Amino acid sequence: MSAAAPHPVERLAEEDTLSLAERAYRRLRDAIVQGTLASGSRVSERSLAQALGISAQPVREALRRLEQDGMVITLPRRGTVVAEFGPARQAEMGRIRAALEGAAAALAAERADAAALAALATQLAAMRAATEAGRPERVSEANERFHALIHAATDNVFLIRSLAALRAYDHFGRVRALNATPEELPRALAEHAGILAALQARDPETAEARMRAHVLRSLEVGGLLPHGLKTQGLKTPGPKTRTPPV
Amino acid sequence: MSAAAPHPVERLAEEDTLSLAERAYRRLRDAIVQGTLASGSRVSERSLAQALGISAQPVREALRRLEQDGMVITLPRRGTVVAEFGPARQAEMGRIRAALEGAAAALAAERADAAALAALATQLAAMRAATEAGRPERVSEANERFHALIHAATDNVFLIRSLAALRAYDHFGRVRALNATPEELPRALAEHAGILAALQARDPETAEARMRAHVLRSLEVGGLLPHGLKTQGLKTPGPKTRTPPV
DNA sequence: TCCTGCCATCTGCTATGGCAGAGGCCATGA
DNA sequence: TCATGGCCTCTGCCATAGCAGATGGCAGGA
Repeated sequence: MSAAAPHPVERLAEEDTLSLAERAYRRLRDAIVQGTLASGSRVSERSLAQALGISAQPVREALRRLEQDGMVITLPRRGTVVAEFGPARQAEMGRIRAALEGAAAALAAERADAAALAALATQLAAMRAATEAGRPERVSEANERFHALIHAATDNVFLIRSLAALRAYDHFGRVRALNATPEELPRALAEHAGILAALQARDPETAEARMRAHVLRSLEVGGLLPHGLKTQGLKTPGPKTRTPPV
Repeated sequence: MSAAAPHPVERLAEEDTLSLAERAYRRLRDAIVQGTLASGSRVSERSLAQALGISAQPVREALRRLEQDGMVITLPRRGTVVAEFGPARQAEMGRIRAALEGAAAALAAERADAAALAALATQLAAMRAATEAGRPERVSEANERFHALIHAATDNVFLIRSLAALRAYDHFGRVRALNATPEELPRALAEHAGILAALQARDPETAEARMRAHVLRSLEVGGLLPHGLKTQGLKTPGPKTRTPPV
């Protein structure tokens, strides 16, 4: 169970100051999304506690959070098992994430302050540089940070926590999507630019529509959604609302 | 702290079989939304445990869930405080809920089976009967059940749990909205009928759009959103009123 | 008066132990 | 052979106790 933490943004917080429960949560979550803990595996508080070298109490707390995330299912007095984790599940979590990311973008468009917008611009520049340099892994990092900054700009704990959990689901799917085709990197970059422009323009509707379309399209590229699915439920950026360069 | 449970659907599960942590969670949540536990109140595991007559462990578990819901804020080793809970917060939670309810409706349109659709039709009939009889409280109950059935039809634990938490936020706001004007009851009924029709037609897009509009409009009636079109015309309350807790 | 360092006390956090429900196993009996 | 009931072990759940970080008050010294 030596799962390499796949979340660069969370790595910023030094491991030592985190509670045992938080560390157990991340390790278990990463193990699940990586497949180290296969679907259907029975996990008990005591066995995990022994494996992790800690007490059963923080393990229990971690399992409760994972249950809220839908990653494990626990039947009272009977046991806890890892939930099924196929592509279908990931696809549906991705669609939920698209809805929530859209809501986050709308809120961010209303209340992001100058500092937040500046930080977003910084990450966008980093993403552009990494794209031109042909460094997908750096693009991925900047991508995660860009979205995390938008979440933080909403100043809404529920959104931040929910989206963190949802993004954990297909983190590797996004990495795979960015490496799918050569034109994927510049396209993702352009979409980010369009989103930031909507945020700067204080346009919640456009920000939400663009963010939602961006997430859904990246899901398609990652192979989690059939191509050409309905993104037209929302108004997609038409020729009029074309994303201006930068 | 004798908070009357405002959630009729959750009342169905008998109190005795529930875990102490679950009961503590519901009691605290209801106390917060009712205002019995005012925003800014300091709540500690030990004091709440003594007040509830149980150990500190289940209380801690309840507080962790409330923290995920954004209802309390806990600073490590320092304390736990009830989060601010003004109309602005409720409005933003309502908008998030609109997005998630829309996603739930879309999923339900794809995978609701005949039994689920029949149950929805039953609740719709009950809502119609209660509307014609002029019984707002019964309309409210049928309303909650209708939405809960859609959530259940998604078969997605994350959605079900998240929406349960979000709906707790403005439960009383919805009750107030239903009693706002005489024409509100039949309008909500008509909207529900339209949503069910979209579900029966297996039309995710329409279901999502109608559900989203339905939630947003009910928020407006409840006074949580300014009247107007959708998310349009939202007055930005200024950049990020960050209030450092305590 | 102001600063400084100690200490009592609060908090969340973790470890440990035990309780009760839920199956599984196996001897017993028909 | 098959049903049955007692036991045994597993599980999640809860209570208790103690630890460590954070805070505030207060005495003592400049």
